[in-house]
Amino acid sequence: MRAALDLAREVGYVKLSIEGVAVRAGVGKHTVYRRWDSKGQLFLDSLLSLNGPVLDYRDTGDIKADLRRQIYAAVDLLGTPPWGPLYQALLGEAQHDPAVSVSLNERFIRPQTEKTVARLRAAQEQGQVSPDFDLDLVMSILSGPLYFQFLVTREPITHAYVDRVLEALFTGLGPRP
Amino acid sequence: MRAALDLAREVGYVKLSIEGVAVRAGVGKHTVYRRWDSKGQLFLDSLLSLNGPVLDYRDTGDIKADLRRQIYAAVDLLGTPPWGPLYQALLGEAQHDPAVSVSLNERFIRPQTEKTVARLRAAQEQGQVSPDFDLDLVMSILSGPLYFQFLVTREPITHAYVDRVLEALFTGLGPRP
DNA sequence: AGCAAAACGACACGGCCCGTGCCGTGCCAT
DNA sequence: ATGGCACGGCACGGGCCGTGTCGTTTTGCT
Repeated sequence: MRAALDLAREVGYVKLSIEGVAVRAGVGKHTVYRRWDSKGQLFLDSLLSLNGPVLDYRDTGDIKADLRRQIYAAVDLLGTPPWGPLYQALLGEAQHDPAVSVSLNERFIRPQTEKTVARLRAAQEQGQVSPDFDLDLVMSILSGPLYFQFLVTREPITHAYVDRVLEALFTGLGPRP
Repeated sequence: MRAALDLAREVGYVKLSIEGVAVRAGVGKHTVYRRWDSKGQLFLDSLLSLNGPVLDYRDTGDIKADLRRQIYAAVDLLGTPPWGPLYQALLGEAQHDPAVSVSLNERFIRPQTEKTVARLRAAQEQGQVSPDFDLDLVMSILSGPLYFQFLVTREPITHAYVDRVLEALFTGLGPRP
């Protein structure tokens, strides 16, 4: 996995090959194939083996501040080479390989979502969030624009952008009374 | 391009090869390489050559209804085989090939965004949308959750989901007064 | 301590596709 | 009539895939 990450950083995910990983690791190809059945799975495991411990949400009592803090951390991580491009490549691979997509969801996306929803639920119970909102939906509206910018438009994600998403979500779009 | 689309539907984008396209089209490989420098570019042109005419927004005076109508159409198109998987493959390729990403943005994403923003601007001038909102941001908050669901969680996108996103966006998350 | 099974590194193989040469042909504009 | 040019066809070296076969090392069990 270390060889895979090193090579991915050096030549990019596209040119990453299982053969290359085996050579770099000083290992037979069989040994790689015995554990992973595709380059995508190998890369997924390699990436998730780092930054693995999902950051816990603080609960300072201010849901907006806590969300902002957490999203800042994620955005900063993606802005720190080489994590942005590597995570992007992983999501790209997930579009082609359903097995990678499923694993990524189960092992990373879903746990992250659940942590966020848990924090939101606490806020909801404190009255900071309207009780009739589906918190999974709120999660999507938070993550969605960031992923959209990250994967589709590819503009850099700034703290200011995060602030504006949060602001819009908590304010609503309709005309101010 | 027709050969590329046919093959993509038959064997999937991953197994699509320029060589295969050339054979299917009854054409020399050079003839393909003369026009496209990568499988991704070829596929992009092939896909965009269909469904090309961007649907125009209606302006019935009700911004929420118009948005809903438009998003329904897009979601329904993605739900009609084989467009969903093909568009997904294109977005996956865009994660690996910057040239594809740039072309996709310039030729599809940006025009779509501009149409939506134009419609939103009209609504803003009519007082249906708060004047201090950045309309590009609104666009992101609309598209983001849908793309997130489409690319990341891969759950089917229902009309009900669209409604909930719209509702949340226009209502705001905070406690009801 | 001893032994069998499993995993290992190394090497070789056929197969697919890449991207690029090099033919000879037919069409077109000069 | 002639030159240029895009074409279809074919062949090539090269990279990587996934698998098979060696002989060796490590592991787990008794």
